[in-house]
Amino acid sequence: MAYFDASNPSQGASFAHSAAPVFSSETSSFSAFGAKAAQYDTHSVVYYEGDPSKRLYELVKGSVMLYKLLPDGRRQVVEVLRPGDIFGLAGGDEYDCTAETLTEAEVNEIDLKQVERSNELQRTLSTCLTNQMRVLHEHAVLLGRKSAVERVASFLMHLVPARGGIGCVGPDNEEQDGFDLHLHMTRQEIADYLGLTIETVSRVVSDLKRRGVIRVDKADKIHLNKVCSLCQMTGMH
Amino acid sequence: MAYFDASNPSQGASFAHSAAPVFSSETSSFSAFGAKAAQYDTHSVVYYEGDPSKRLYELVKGSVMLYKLLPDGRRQVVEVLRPGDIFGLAGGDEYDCTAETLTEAEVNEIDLKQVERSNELQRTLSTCLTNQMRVLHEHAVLLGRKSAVERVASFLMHLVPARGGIGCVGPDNEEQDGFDLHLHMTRQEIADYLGLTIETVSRVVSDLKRRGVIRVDKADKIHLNKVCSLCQMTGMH
DNA sequence: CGTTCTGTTGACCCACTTCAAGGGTAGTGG
DNA sequence: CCACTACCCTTGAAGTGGGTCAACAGAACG
Repeated sequence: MAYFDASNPSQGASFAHSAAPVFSSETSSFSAFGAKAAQYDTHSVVYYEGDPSKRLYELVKGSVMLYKLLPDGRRQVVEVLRPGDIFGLAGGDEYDCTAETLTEAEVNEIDLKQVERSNELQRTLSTCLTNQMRVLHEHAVLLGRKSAVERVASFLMHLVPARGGIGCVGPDNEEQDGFDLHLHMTRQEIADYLGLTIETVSRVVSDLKRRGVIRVDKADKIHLNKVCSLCQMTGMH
Repeated sequence: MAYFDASNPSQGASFAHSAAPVFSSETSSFSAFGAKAAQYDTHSVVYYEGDPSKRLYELVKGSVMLYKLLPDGRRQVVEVLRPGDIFGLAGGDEYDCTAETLTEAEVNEIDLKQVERSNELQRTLSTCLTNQMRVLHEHAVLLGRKSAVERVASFLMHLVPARGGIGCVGPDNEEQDGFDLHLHMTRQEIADYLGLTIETVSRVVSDLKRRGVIRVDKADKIHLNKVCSLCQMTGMH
């Protein structure tokens, strides 16, 4: 079950090497507050669950996941972040999750004390947290109530902009409702995000392929042949 | 599977009757901002998923759950709120969940426009949201990675104050580590919170009883015989 | 051209769901 | 006070979706 027998998360999974970030100078909603911009390599850890929380982070470019580990090594990826998302808030003095990059990533880092002071930051914070909450609510439905196929379909649909949501406009063009997407995640990471095993994810993907819903160019390069029919499989229609 | 075949959430489950709230005049962190205090009966709906979001709510007394429904009637309870928690933030113009009381409840209601203006409210908001996020993260682990026994054990442990967390102090008294608790939830509600069926919840509870870990006085009145041994069953030790 | 890592596929198994029946308990009304 | 009803909960028997175990295929890399 456990894909590695980690007993001490801080010593870390072999797939995640803590790279020393390289600082750059991009702009964002943090930059006016003396935030430092930092670059991270793929699969490097920004912080570990249990580390003392000192900084707040804003993802500027790339992709970051937050995950928690159970003592026996079971892992749950609780969030997959996109540019604009904020992470590192714990509500205590320790981070409640490990933050690890999925791609090369650019991150703005700001001292928590700075955040305390600024009204403007508090404001962006609460809107940002509200959005993340809504995503977490929907993910709870996925984890608690959806079948394996529905989970994978929902996962793929989330990667298609402006489709599958409440205000879904339908296909631009009836006859060619396709979409290309790049996953940036291994099967293991997808499985840990969807509450499944790597084998089940692989099987579902193969099944979708067999049924002509998707085309798999490379393991992480997938073409959706018909977005609408995939959307029908999410359990939400 | 579906315990009722709701197709339109707004027309509503038979177990939830929208009661007109009775207003009172309690105090809270909202009261300085012209918030109205309202009383709700047990199992009454504060708002439905999809309703236009106009107000923000603060739970003062009692218990409220937030849930989402899939079109075929599957339900996932995404949060169980306690006094002090804030709800009603959607990050859009519609509520993303239905809010329903589990007990008689007292709620402070405040206009969203008010919240926009006040820096102080924004501040309490972001700390409150941060705490709820941490709870949601942990619940994602439960839904995605824990067995039925671990889920029920975790659920019960969350109802024991100051135990089972990171800073768990252990039993006050080695030899009598018991605790009485009142659930305020039906088996169906617990099942929908834990991502299980009502039968599985019932079976697990019976099993814990048989093993002498708990004593069931009434369906919703449970005595934990040994908190520590229950804690060992949460998957987190 | 081996080595290593990731992904795929098959066979089997089991934890949980589904289906079905029955028991408890609270509320209601005669 | 008891019968009737309506939930809610429990328990059993059977079915199944996804997990586990194991073998292998493909790509990446030195």
